[in-house]
Amino acid sequence: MAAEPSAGNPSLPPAIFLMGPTASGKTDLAMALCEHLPCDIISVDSAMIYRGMDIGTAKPTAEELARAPHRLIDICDPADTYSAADFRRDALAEMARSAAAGRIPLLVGGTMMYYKALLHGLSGLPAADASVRATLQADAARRGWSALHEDLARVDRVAAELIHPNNRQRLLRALEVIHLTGRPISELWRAEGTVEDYTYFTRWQADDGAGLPYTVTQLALAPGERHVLHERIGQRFLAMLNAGFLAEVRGLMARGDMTPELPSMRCVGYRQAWSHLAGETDYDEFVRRGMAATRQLAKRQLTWLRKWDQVHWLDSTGSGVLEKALKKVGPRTTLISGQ
RNA sequence: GCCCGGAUAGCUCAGUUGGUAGAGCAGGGGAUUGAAAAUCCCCGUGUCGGUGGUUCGAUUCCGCCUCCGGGCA
Repeated sequence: MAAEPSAGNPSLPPAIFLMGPTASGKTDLAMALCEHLPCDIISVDSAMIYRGMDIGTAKPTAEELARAPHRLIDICDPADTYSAADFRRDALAEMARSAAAGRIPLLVGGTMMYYKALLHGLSGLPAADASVRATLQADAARRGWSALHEDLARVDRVAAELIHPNNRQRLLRALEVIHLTGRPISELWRAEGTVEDYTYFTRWQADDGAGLPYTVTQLALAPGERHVLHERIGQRFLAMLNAGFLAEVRGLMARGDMTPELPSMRCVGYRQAWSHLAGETDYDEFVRRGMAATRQLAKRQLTWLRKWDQVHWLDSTGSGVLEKALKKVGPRTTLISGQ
Protein backbone atom coordinates (compact mmCIF):
# COMPACT_ATOMS: atom_id res chain seq x y z
CA MET A 1 0.00 0.00 0.00
CA ALA A 2 1.28 3.44 -0.81
CA ALA A 3 1.59 5.60 2.24
CA GLU A 4 -0.53 8.71 2.39
CA PRO A 5 1.53 11.88 2.25
CA SER A 6 1.37 11.81 6.02
CA ALA A 7 0.34 15.30 6.99
CA GLY A 8 1.44 15.10 10.56
CA ASN A 9 4.35 12.69 10.74
CA PRO A 10 7.16 14.67 12.37
CA SER A 11 9.78 12.11 11.47
CA LEU A 12 9.54 13.13 7.82
CA PRO A 13 11.21 16.34 6.64
CA PRO A 14 8.91 19.26 5.80
CA ALA A 15 7.96 20.43 2.35
CA ILE A 16 5.58 23.10 1.13
CA PHE A 17 3.34 23.07 -1.92
CA LEU A 18 2.19 26.44 -3.17
CA MET A 19 -0.50 25.75 -5.73
CA GLY A 20 -3.09 27.96 -7.43
CA PRO A 21 -4.42 29.09 -10.77
CA THR A 22 -2.35 31.14 -13.18
CA ALA A 23 -2.00 34.83 -12.30
CA SER A 24 -2.94 34.32 -8.66
CA GLY A 25 0.38 35.64 -7.36
CA LYS A 26 2.20 32.41 -6.53
CA THR A 27 5.64 33.67 -7.50
CA ASP A 28 5.38 36.78 -5.34
CA LEU A 29 4.24 34.81 -2.32
CA ALA A 30 6.97 32.21 -2.84
CA MET A 31 9.62 34.92 -2.97
CA ALA A 32 8.24 36.44 0.22
CA LEU A 33 8.23 33.07 1.96
CA CYS A 34 11.90 32.67 1.06
CA GLU A 35 12.72 35.78 3.01
CA HIS A 36 11.31 34.23 6.17
CA LEU A 37 12.11 30.57 5.78
CA PRO A 38 15.09 28.53 4.61
CA CYS A 39 13.34 27.46 1.41
CA ASP A 40 14.48 26.23 -1.96
CA ILE A 41 11.96 26.95 -4.70
CA ILE A 42 11.20 24.07 -7.05
CA SER A 43 9.00 25.01 -9.99
CA VAL A 44 5.96 22.86 -10.78
CA ASP A 45 5.20 24.28 -14.18
CA SER A 46 5.03 22.45 -17.48
CA ALA A 47 5.71 25.62 -19.49
CA MET A 48 8.50 27.29 -17.51
CA ILE A 49 10.65 24.23 -18.15
CA TYR A 50 11.33 25.62 -21.63
CA ARG A 51 14.31 27.84 -22.29
CA GLY A 52 13.50 30.96 -24.27
CA MET A 53 9.86 30.92 -23.27
CA ASP A 54 10.06 33.63 -20.66
CA ILE A 55 7.50 36.36 -21.24
CA GLY A 56 4.54 34.19 -22.20
CA THR A 57 5.03 31.81 -19.29
CA ALA A 58 5.29 34.64 -16.76
CA LYS A 59 8.61 33.22 -15.70
CA PRO A 60 10.27 35.07 -12.80
CA THR A 61 12.58 37.81 -14.02
CA ALA A 62 16.35 37.49 -14.01
CA GLU A 63 16.51 39.69 -10.90
CA GLU A 64 13.95 37.55 -9.14
CA LEU A 65 15.78 34.40 -10.08
CA ALA A 66 19.01 35.87 -8.79
CA ARG A 67 17.35 36.62 -5.49
CA ALA A 68 15.54 33.28 -5.24
CA PRO A 69 16.75 30.56 -7.60
CA HIS A 70 14.02 28.36 -9.07
CA ARG A 71 14.85 24.77 -9.86
CA LEU A 72 13.26 22.92 -12.80
CA ILE A 73 13.03 26.09 -14.85
CA ASP A 74 14.82 26.29 -18.23
CA ILE A 75 15.60 22.58 -18.25
CA CYS A 76 14.29 21.80 -21.76
CA ASP A 77 14.60 23.07 -25.27
CA PRO A 78 11.21 24.08 -26.72
CA ALA A 79 11.57 21.29 -29.28
CA ASP A 80 11.79 18.71 -26.48
CA THR A 81 9.03 16.90 -24.68
CA TYR A 82 8.82 16.40 -20.94
CA SER A 83 6.39 14.34 -18.90
CA ALA A 84 4.78 14.00 -15.51
CA ALA A 85 7.07 11.04 -14.89
CA ASP A 86 10.13 13.13 -15.77
CA PHE A 87 8.90 15.75 -13.38
CA ARG A 88 8.36 13.26 -10.56
CA ARG A 89 11.91 11.98 -10.95
CA ASP A 90 13.45 15.46 -11.15
CA ALA A 91 11.36 16.94 -8.35
CA LEU A 92 12.12 14.06 -5.98
CA ALA A 93 15.83 14.54 -6.66
CA GLU A 94 15.65 18.29 -6.03
CA MET A 95 13.59 17.82 -2.89
CA ALA A 96 16.10 15.30 -1.54
CA ARG A 97 18.97 17.66 -2.30
CA SER A 98 17.23 20.47 -0.49
CA ALA A 99 16.25 18.41 2.53
CA ALA A 100 19.76 16.99 2.81
CA ALA A 101 21.01 20.55 3.15
CA GLY A 102 18.57 21.10 6.00
CA ARG A 103 16.35 23.31 3.91
CA ILE A 104 12.67 23.20 2.99
CA PRO A 105 11.62 22.32 -0.54
CA LEU A 106 9.03 24.89 -1.62
CA LEU A 107 7.16 23.55 -4.65
CA VAL A 108 5.54 26.39 -6.59
CA GLY A 109 3.42 26.22 -9.70
CA GLY A 110 0.11 25.43 -11.29
CA THR A 111 0.62 22.17 -13.13
CA MET A 112 -1.73 20.06 -11.07
CA MET A 113 -0.99 16.74 -12.71
CA TYR A 114 2.65 17.15 -11.75
CA TYR A 115 1.64 17.60 -8.12
CA LYS A 116 -0.54 14.55 -8.34
CA ALA A 117 2.21 12.44 -9.85
CA LEU A 118 4.52 13.63 -7.10
CA LEU A 119 2.10 12.97 -4.25
CA HIS A 120 0.66 9.67 -5.39
CA GLY A 121 3.17 8.33 -7.84
CA LEU A 122 2.54 6.81 -11.23
CA SER A 123 1.82 3.25 -12.26
CA GLY A 124 4.63 1.35 -13.92
CA LEU A 125 3.73 2.33 -17.46
CA PRO A 126 6.12 2.59 -20.38
CA ALA A 127 7.29 6.01 -21.50
CA ALA A 128 5.89 7.59 -24.63
CA ASP A 129 7.24 6.17 -27.87
CA ALA A 130 7.29 8.50 -30.85
CA SER A 131 7.41 5.78 -33.46
CA VAL A 132 4.49 3.86 -31.98
CA ARG A 133 2.50 7.08 -31.83
CA ALA A 134 3.33 7.82 -35.45
CA THR A 135 2.17 4.36 -36.46
CA LEU A 136 -1.10 4.76 -34.58
CA GLN A 137 -1.66 8.23 -36.03
CA ALA A 138 -1.18 6.87 -39.52
CA ASP A 139 -3.58 4.06 -38.74
CA ALA A 140 -6.16 6.57 -37.51
CA ALA A 141 -5.75 8.64 -40.65
CA ARG A 142 -6.45 5.54 -42.71
CA ARG A 143 -9.26 3.87 -40.75
CA GLY A 144 -10.69 6.71 -38.68
CA TRP A 145 -10.44 7.38 -34.96
CA SER A 146 -13.62 5.53 -34.09
CA ALA A 147 -12.04 2.38 -35.51
CA LEU A 148 -9.17 2.82 -33.07
CA HIS A 149 -11.58 3.19 -30.20
CA GLU A 150 -13.26 -0.03 -31.29
CA ASP A 151 -9.84 -1.68 -31.32
CA LEU A 152 -9.32 -0.54 -27.75
CA ALA A 153 -12.75 -1.79 -26.68
CA ARG A 154 -11.81 -5.20 -28.02
CA VAL A 155 -8.59 -5.53 -26.02
CA ASP A 156 -9.28 -3.28 -23.05
CA ARG A 157 -12.95 -2.88 -22.36
CA VAL A 158 -12.39 -1.02 -19.09
CA ALA A 159 -10.16 1.64 -20.62
CA ALA A 160 -12.46 2.02 -23.61
CA GLU A 161 -15.32 2.83 -21.27
CA LEU A 162 -13.25 5.38 -19.38
CA ILE A 163 -11.80 7.08 -22.45
CA HIS A 164 -14.26 9.06 -24.55
CA PRO A 165 -13.98 8.20 -28.28
CA ASN A 166 -13.30 11.87 -29.05
CA ASN A 167 -10.36 12.01 -26.67
CA ARG A 168 -7.68 11.08 -29.15
CA GLN A 169 -4.80 11.88 -26.87
CA ARG A 170 -5.79 9.39 -24.19
CA LEU A 171 -7.00 6.87 -26.75
CA LEU A 172 -3.60 7.03 -28.38
CA ARG A 173 -1.87 6.55 -25.06
CA ALA A 174 -3.95 3.47 -24.15
CA LEU A 175 -3.20 1.86 -27.50
CA GLU A 176 0.45 2.80 -27.23
CA VAL A 177 0.73 0.98 -23.91
CA ILE A 178 -0.76 -2.16 -25.41
CA HIS A 179 1.64 -2.01 -28.34
CA LEU A 180 4.60 -1.60 -26.02
CA THR A 181 3.69 -4.06 -23.27
CA GLY A 182 1.02 -6.33 -24.69
CA ARG A 183 -1.04 -5.55 -21.60
CA PRO A 184 -4.14 -3.36 -21.18
CA ILE A 185 -3.45 0.02 -19.63
CA SER A 186 -6.35 -0.45 -17.21
CA GLU A 187 -4.63 -3.55 -15.86
CA LEU A 188 -1.41 -1.65 -15.32
CA TRP A 189 -3.23 1.21 -13.66
CA ARG A 190 -4.51 -1.01 -10.90
CA ALA A 191 -1.55 -2.48 -9.14
CA GLU A 192 -3.97 -4.00 -6.70
CA GLY A 193 -7.61 -3.65 -5.79
CA THR A 194 -10.39 -3.64 -8.32
CA VAL A 195 -11.15 -1.25 -11.08
CA GLU A 196 -14.75 -1.24 -9.96
CA ASP A 197 -14.03 0.65 -6.76
CA TYR A 198 -11.94 3.17 -8.69
CA THR A 199 -9.21 3.18 -6.07
CA TYR A 200 -6.67 4.13 -8.67
CA PHE A 201 -8.55 7.33 -9.34
CA THR A 202 -7.96 8.72 -5.91
CA ARG A 203 -4.88 6.86 -4.83
CA TRP A 204 -2.50 5.83 -7.54
CA GLN A 205 0.11 3.27 -6.71
CA ALA A 206 3.59 4.69 -6.81
CA ASP A 207 5.93 2.56 -8.89
CA ASP A 208 8.59 2.94 -6.23
CA GLY A 209 6.13 1.61 -3.69
CA ALA A 210 5.94 4.68 -1.50
CA GLY A 211 4.10 7.94 -1.15
CA LEU A 212 5.94 11.21 -0.89
CA PRO A 213 8.38 10.91 2.05
CA TYR A 214 7.81 14.45 3.33
CA THR A 215 5.44 16.16 5.69
CA VAL A 216 3.72 18.40 3.21
CA THR A 217 1.87 21.62 3.89
CA GLN A 218 -0.34 22.27 0.91
CA LEU A 219 -1.38 25.83 0.16
CA ALA A 220 -3.75 26.97 -2.58
CA LEU A 221 -3.62 30.64 -3.50
CA ALA A 222 -6.51 32.21 -5.42
CA PRO A 223 -8.72 35.30 -5.34
CA GLY A 224 -11.99 34.75 -3.54
CA GLU A 225 -13.91 35.87 -6.60
CA ARG A 226 -13.49 34.63 -10.13
CA HIS A 227 -13.92 38.02 -11.80
CA VAL A 228 -10.92 39.34 -9.89
CA LEU A 229 -8.80 36.56 -11.35
CA HIS A 230 -10.17 37.33 -14.81
CA GLU A 231 -9.17 40.98 -14.45
CA ARG A 232 -5.68 40.02 -13.34
CA ILE A 233 -5.36 37.65 -16.27
CA GLY A 234 -6.36 40.39 -18.72
CA GLN A 235 -3.94 42.88 -17.24
CA ARG A 236 -1.11 40.42 -17.19
CA PHE A 237 -1.68 39.42 -20.79
CA LEU A 238 -1.46 43.08 -21.83
CA ALA A 239 1.71 43.44 -19.77
CA MET A 240 3.20 40.46 -21.60
CA LEU A 241 2.43 42.12 -24.94
CA ASN A 242 4.16 45.31 -23.78
CA ALA A 243 7.13 43.27 -22.66
CA GLY A 244 7.60 41.88 -26.17
CA PHE A 245 5.73 38.60 -26.11
CA LEU A 246 5.12 38.56 -29.86
CA ALA A 247 8.81 39.14 -30.55
CA GLU A 248 9.61 36.19 -28.31
CA VAL A 249 7.30 33.93 -30.30
CA ARG A 250 8.54 35.33 -33.62
CA GLY A 251 12.04 34.40 -32.51
CA LEU A 252 11.00 30.84 -31.74
CA MET A 253 9.28 30.50 -35.11
CA ALA A 254 12.37 31.84 -36.83
CA ARG A 255 14.42 28.89 -35.58
CA GLY A 256 12.78 26.87 -38.33
CA ASP A 257 12.49 23.63 -36.41
CA MET A 258 9.40 24.53 -34.40
CA THR A 259 5.89 23.39 -35.27
CA PRO A 260 2.54 24.37 -33.75
CA GLU A 261 2.02 20.75 -32.71
CA LEU A 262 4.89 20.75 -30.22
CA PRO A 263 3.83 20.69 -26.56
CA SER A 264 5.76 23.92 -26.02
CA MET A 265 3.93 25.70 -28.83
CA ARG A 266 0.59 24.47 -27.59
CA CYS A 267 1.06 26.41 -24.37
CA VAL A 268 -1.48 29.08 -23.56
CA GLY A 269 -0.67 32.30 -25.40
CA TYR A 270 1.98 30.74 -27.62
CA ARG A 271 -0.57 28.82 -29.63
CA GLN A 272 -2.66 31.96 -30.18
CA ALA A 273 0.42 34.04 -30.95
CA TRP A 274 1.58 31.49 -33.50
CA SER A 275 -1.79 31.59 -35.20
CA HIS A 276 -1.65 35.39 -35.36
CA LEU A 277 1.93 35.54 -36.62
CA ALA A 278 1.05 32.94 -39.24
CA GLY A 279 -1.62 35.34 -40.50
CA GLU A 280 -4.62 33.28 -39.40
CA THR A 281 -6.06 35.78 -36.92
CA ASP A 282 -5.85 39.53 -36.60
CA TYR A 283 -4.29 41.22 -33.60
CA ASP A 284 -7.48 41.94 -31.66
CA GLU A 285 -8.68 38.41 -32.14
CA PHE A 286 -5.32 37.07 -30.98
CA VAL A 287 -5.52 39.13 -27.79
CA ARG A 288 -9.10 38.03 -27.15
CA ARG A 289 -8.25 34.38 -27.66
CA GLY A 290 -5.07 34.53 -25.65
CA MET A 291 -6.87 35.98 -22.67
CA ALA A 292 -9.72 33.50 -23.00
CA ALA A 293 -7.34 30.55 -23.16
CA THR A 294 -5.68 31.79 -19.99
CA ARG A 295 -9.03 32.08 -18.21
CA GLN A 296 -9.89 28.56 -19.31
CA LEU A 297 -6.59 27.28 -17.97
CA ALA A 298 -7.30 28.92 -14.62
CA LYS A 299 -10.73 27.29 -14.54
CA ARG A 300 -9.22 23.82 -15.09
CA GLN A 301 -6.65 24.43 -12.40
CA LEU A 302 -9.41 25.39 -9.98
CA THR A 303 -11.31 22.23 -10.88
CA TRP A 304 -8.32 20.19 -9.69
CA LEU A 305 -7.92 22.26 -6.56
CA ARG A 306 -11.57 22.22 -5.54
CA LYS A 307 -11.48 18.51 -4.81
CA TRP A 308 -7.87 18.45 -3.58
CA ASP A 309 -7.31 16.78 -0.21
CA GLN A 310 -5.66 18.52 2.73
CA VAL A 311 -5.31 21.87 1.06
CA HIS A 312 -5.24 25.19 2.93
CA TRP A 313 -6.87 27.97 0.93
CA LEU A 314 -5.42 31.46 0.91
CA ASP A 315 -7.44 34.35 -0.54
CA SER A 316 -4.93 36.30 -2.61
CA THR A 317 -7.07 39.44 -2.35
CA GLY A 318 -7.19 39.27 1.42
CA SER A 319 -4.75 41.05 3.69
CA GLY A 320 -1.84 39.40 5.43
CA VAL A 321 -1.54 36.55 2.97
CA LEU A 322 2.13 36.04 3.81
CA GLU A 323 1.37 35.94 7.54
CA LYS A 324 -1.39 33.41 6.98
CA ALA A 325 0.87 31.27 4.85
CA LEU A 326 3.62 31.39 7.46
CA LYS A 327 1.13 30.43 10.13
CA LYS A 328 0.11 27.34 8.20
CA VAL A 329 3.67 26.12 7.93
CA GLY A 330 4.70 27.62 11.27
CA PRO A 331 5.25 24.71 13.66
CA ARG A 332 7.67 22.86 11.46
CA THR A 333 9.53 25.83 10.14
CA THR A 334 10.45 27.18 13.55
CA LEU A 335 11.88 23.77 14.21
CA ILE A 336 13.96 23.98 11.07
CA SER A 337 15.09 27.58 11.40
CA GLY A 338 16.16 26.86 14.97
CA GLN A 339 18.59 24.19 13.86
C1' G B 1 -35.94 65.25 -44.93
C1' C B 2 -36.72 60.81 -48.21
C1' C B 3 -35.43 55.61 -49.67
C1' C B 4 -33.26 50.78 -48.48
C1' G B 5 -31.10 47.40 -44.80
C1' G B 6 -30.55 46.03 -39.70
C1' A B 7 -32.32 45.70 -34.37
C1' U B 8 -33.05 37.99 -31.50
C1' A B 9 -28.39 34.85 -25.47
C1' G B 10 -22.45 38.66 -22.73
C1' C B 11 -20.51 38.93 -28.45
C1' U B 12 -21.26 37.54 -33.87
C1' C B 13 -25.40 35.84 -36.19
C1' A B 14 -29.31 31.96 -37.90
C1' G B 15 -34.51 31.09 -37.59
C1' U B 16 -39.81 30.88 -36.84
C1' U B 17 -44.77 29.76 -44.47
C1' G B 18 -48.11 33.21 -37.14
C1' G B 19 -48.30 28.32 -32.05
C1' U B 20 -42.93 32.58 -27.36
C1' A B 21 -36.39 30.35 -30.61
C1' G B 22 -30.76 27.96 -31.72
C1' A B 23 -25.54 27.80 -33.50
C1' G B 24 -20.40 29.45 -32.96
C1' C B 25 -17.52 32.17 -29.56
C1' A B 26 -17.38 33.81 -24.49
C1' G B 27 -18.92 31.98 -19.68
C1' G B 28 -20.08 27.90 -15.95
C1' G B 29 -19.50 22.68 -14.18
C1' G B 30 -16.74 18.08 -14.63
C1' A B 31 -12.91 14.41 -16.02
C1' U B 32 -7.68 13.94 -15.62
C1' U B 33 -1.52 7.84 -14.88
C1' G B 34 4.90 9.63 -19.31
C1' A B 35 1.80 15.93 -24.41
C1' A B 36 -1.34 18.20 -18.80
C1' A B 37 -0.64 25.75 -20.13
C1' A B 38 -2.43 19.11 -23.13
C1' U B 39 -6.89 16.48 -24.33
C1' C B 40 -11.93 15.57 -23.68
C1' C B 41 -17.24 15.53 -21.71
C1' C B 42 -21.75 18.18 -20.02
C1' C B 43 -24.61 22.95 -19.54
C1' G B 44 -28.44 27.75 -24.00
C1' U B 45 -35.56 31.57 -21.13
C1' G B 46 -33.54 35.37 -23.86
C1' U B 47 -39.19 42.00 -22.12
C1' C B 48 -36.78 38.04 -30.15
C1' G B 49 -35.65 47.35 -29.90
C1' G B 50 -40.47 50.12 -28.16
C1' U B 51 -45.58 50.77 -28.96
C1' G B 52 -50.40 50.25 -31.27
C1' G B 53 -53.23 47.06 -34.71
C1' U B 54 -54.91 42.38 -37.28
C1' U B 55 -55.53 37.40 -35.00
C1' C B 56 -57.96 32.38 -30.67
C1' G B 57 -52.63 33.45 -30.55
C1' A B 58 -47.45 38.17 -32.93
C1' U B 59 -40.70 37.63 -31.96
C1' U B 60 -42.87 36.42 -36.98
C1' C B 61 -47.86 40.22 -40.73
C1' C B 62 -49.24 45.77 -40.81
C1' G B 63 -48.76 51.07 -38.85
C1' C B 64 -46.03 54.47 -35.98
C1' C B 65 -41.67 55.57 -32.89
C1' U B 66 -36.39 55.00 -31.34
C1' C B 67 -31.44 53.64 -32.43
C1' C B 68 -27.50 51.84 -35.91
C1' G B 69 -25.57 51.14 -41.01
C1' G B 70 -25.76 52.55 -46.33
C1' G B 71 -27.77 55.54 -50.24
C1' C B 72 -30.36 60.01 -52.21
C1' A B 73 -30.96 65.04 -51.32
